[in-house]
Amino acid sequence: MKESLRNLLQRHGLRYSQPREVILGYFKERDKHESAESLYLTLKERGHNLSLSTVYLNLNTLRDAGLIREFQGTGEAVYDSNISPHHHLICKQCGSVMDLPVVSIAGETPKQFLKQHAEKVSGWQVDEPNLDLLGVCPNCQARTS
Amino acid sequence: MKESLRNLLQRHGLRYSQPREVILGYFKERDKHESAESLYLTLKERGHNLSLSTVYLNLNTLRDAGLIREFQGTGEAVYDSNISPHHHLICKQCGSVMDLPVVSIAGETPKQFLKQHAEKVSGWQVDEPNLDLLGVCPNCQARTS
DNA sequence: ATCATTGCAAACTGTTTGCATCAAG
DNA sequence: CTTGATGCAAACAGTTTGCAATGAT
Repeated sequence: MKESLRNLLQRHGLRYSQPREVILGYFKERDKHESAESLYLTLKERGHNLSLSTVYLNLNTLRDAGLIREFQGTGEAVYDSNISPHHHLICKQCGSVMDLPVVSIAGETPKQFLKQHAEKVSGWQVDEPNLDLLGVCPNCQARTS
Repeated sequence: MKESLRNLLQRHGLRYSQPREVILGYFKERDKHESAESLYLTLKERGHNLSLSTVYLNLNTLRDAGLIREFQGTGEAVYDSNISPHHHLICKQCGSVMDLPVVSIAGETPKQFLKQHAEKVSGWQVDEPNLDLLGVCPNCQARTS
């Protein structure tokens, strides 16, 4: 049986609340990519009138708890229910997002390679590199030509 | 002899103006990394009272003309007088930026590898990946511990 | 004389915050 | 009962824009 959202929240040190249940429930339905604004609107359509600031607040909270992942879309932050490692393809024109499995070069992920190389060379302490890619999706390619 | 800034601007299809001369001249002194705000303040200290919006406007203009490069710093756009390919290390704590020569894995740059791989796999048209890295510079590492 | 650039203030976008009210533990 | 979450409006940062005045060609 599925773990209740209440429990899932609890396990991550978060209180239950109705907005939290709605938001987390939405992300858990399947893989989702939503900005604060788009999520706010989607939930409103479903009859959940959360305030926009509540949406922002909870996206941060869920992200901090590790329940969703944040990445930079075109101008706005986007939240992803898929928290396992993968890259994003982000369409410059329509903003749509596609997941891309992690790539390896010579048996190593570019992320690890870059991070290690940079740390060795520079003396900096380097974060996990972000390897999301901007581009144009097939739809927009067709529409443009 | 050095090409005049007036000429350099002209060659790139840009009109001459005093703000443009001051800004481009500043970047040409040596490698610089400046945000709009920091550039505005630096120039003010030197006695050049450009308006902030003029600085914004011209940074965009010079970037569009290919005379400087733009990348995303911590929250704000940063402009780089070094337009040849290289990576950036960006300090999360103090915002300082260090240049990093282009890295190769198995004889290929990760940029090219990633772009090609993504295009093959996805059918998207993919931009040149951005491989700038966030981290903590040695200074801030020392100060923090 | 024409057309781009400047400076200023106002607008805008995405996001955060202060605060009184309300709900969870 | 105590603490944290909500909703609203106001604040905020970075950037862009409208427009009248000015400057470059």
